[in-house]
Amino acid sequence: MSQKLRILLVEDEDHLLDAIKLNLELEGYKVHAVKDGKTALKIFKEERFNLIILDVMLPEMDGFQVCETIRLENAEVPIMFLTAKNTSEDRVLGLKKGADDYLVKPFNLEELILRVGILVKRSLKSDDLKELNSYKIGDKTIYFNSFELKHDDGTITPLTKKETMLLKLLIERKNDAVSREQILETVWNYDVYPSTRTIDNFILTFRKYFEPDQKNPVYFHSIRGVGYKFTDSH
Amino acid sequence: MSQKLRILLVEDEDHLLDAIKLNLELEGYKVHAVKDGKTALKIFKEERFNLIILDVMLPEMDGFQVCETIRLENAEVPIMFLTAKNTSEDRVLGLKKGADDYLVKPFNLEELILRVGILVKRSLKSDDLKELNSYKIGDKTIYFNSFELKHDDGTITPLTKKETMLLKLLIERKNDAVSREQILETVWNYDVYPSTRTIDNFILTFRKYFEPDQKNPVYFHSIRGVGYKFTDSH
DNA sequence: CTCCGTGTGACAATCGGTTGATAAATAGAT
DNA sequence: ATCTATTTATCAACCGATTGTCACACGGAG
Repeated sequence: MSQKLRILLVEDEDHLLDAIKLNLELEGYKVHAVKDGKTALKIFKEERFNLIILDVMLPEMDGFQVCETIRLENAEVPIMFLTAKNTSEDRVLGLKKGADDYLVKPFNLEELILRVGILVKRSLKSDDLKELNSYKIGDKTIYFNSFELKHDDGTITPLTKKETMLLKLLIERKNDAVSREQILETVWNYDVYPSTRTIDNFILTFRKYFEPDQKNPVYFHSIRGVGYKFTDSH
Repeated sequence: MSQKLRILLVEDEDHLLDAIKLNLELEGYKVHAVKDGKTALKIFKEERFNLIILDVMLPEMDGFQVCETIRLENAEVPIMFLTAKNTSEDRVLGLKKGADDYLVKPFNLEELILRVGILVKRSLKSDDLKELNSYKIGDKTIYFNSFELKHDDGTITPLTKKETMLLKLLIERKNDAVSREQILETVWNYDVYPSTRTIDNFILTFRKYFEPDQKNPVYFHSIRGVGYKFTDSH
């Protein structure tokens, strides 16, 4: 992996936090550890993670609330709960709130690591871009492998690398809103975060390519405060 | 859902097998139940499943072996173990063999159902996921991922980010009153607190969207002094 | 150096969300 | 029942952040 996988760890007991953090770091993860729910949400809004580990018992705002709030914005990121209570009602509640896994304290660190591995792997798989060679929008066809756009009259426009990647992302997530963060993450790869105006520019180009009426887009919709959505019936 | 989700259940205790099968079927899954590992592998080769549930203790060939064999040819399908032993070494072993989850007997059936739901979701295609991330109110359907509302005649209204979030929250807490404070905390994320009139406005638009008679709401009830409640039978 | 692909900054346009005023409804007090 | 206080319903107008658009700056590859 070219890039370290990122984990947000929320746990208020110092020694447990340290132990988990250390072990995950030894496994090669980049761990951002915080001690309460509000801070967790703040960090979550600013950065992206491959996994979130939440203690249920937290000062002020408990793990369930944090989970619920995160799920309102982001359905994707895997969430794992840690808790001392081993009642099944408690576990069920956690799972209902949108958790993907649940670990009861005291737990075996090796088990934690393994479960973390499973969850993270999952999020990677779905992030990967699938095999997709061409896609037809209106009377134009995109060829992802050769980076070009064929018009109905047979003429061909070359596409740049970033254009192609972004097109692929949006088309793969057809009919789903793709957030600006997801776009940056996928196309710009975590490290370089260009200004958000850059994305607009690409959308602008796409609209010029594909939209019959640029002012009333049919394919490339912007969703305020979220990102963009590509829509197509077929 | 376009197609029933398929589960392969391998369990040798009759009454447990029946109980699990029944409960999963009630949830709408198509369950293929077998009682030993060899049969399981045979069926697995012939058909495709969205999830495999394996008891560890099986006659002849144990669950670990079955899992290992399956993983040799198919890394994708989610596998869940059931076992009586609750030693962490045992759990770790299961996870190492390629399981995605692990449930210790005796377990709560609701927890099983929930975990099954989580695992199965992963094996789904985007079209089915779209169905999962939707909610039907009357003859209209909300799609949370695409931020849109589909009417019975097929026309589509776009939803804004906040509209979608608030709908999600109220629907999640279906039949429960959600206080204005909770709404503000969750949807407006602690930082900015607009006047409570803002919430009314959203409810107003929801009523316009969904209520046949706006003056006598069936779905979006206001609870004086508290907040709002979304009611729906299904 | 010169391209071409990208990123930036400025400005305009727009949309969503917020507010405040007013009407209507509700609950409690008399 | 009537009156009063408080909360909610409704609406139009406003404001500000986000997005659209474009011209230009930058910088690596050739």
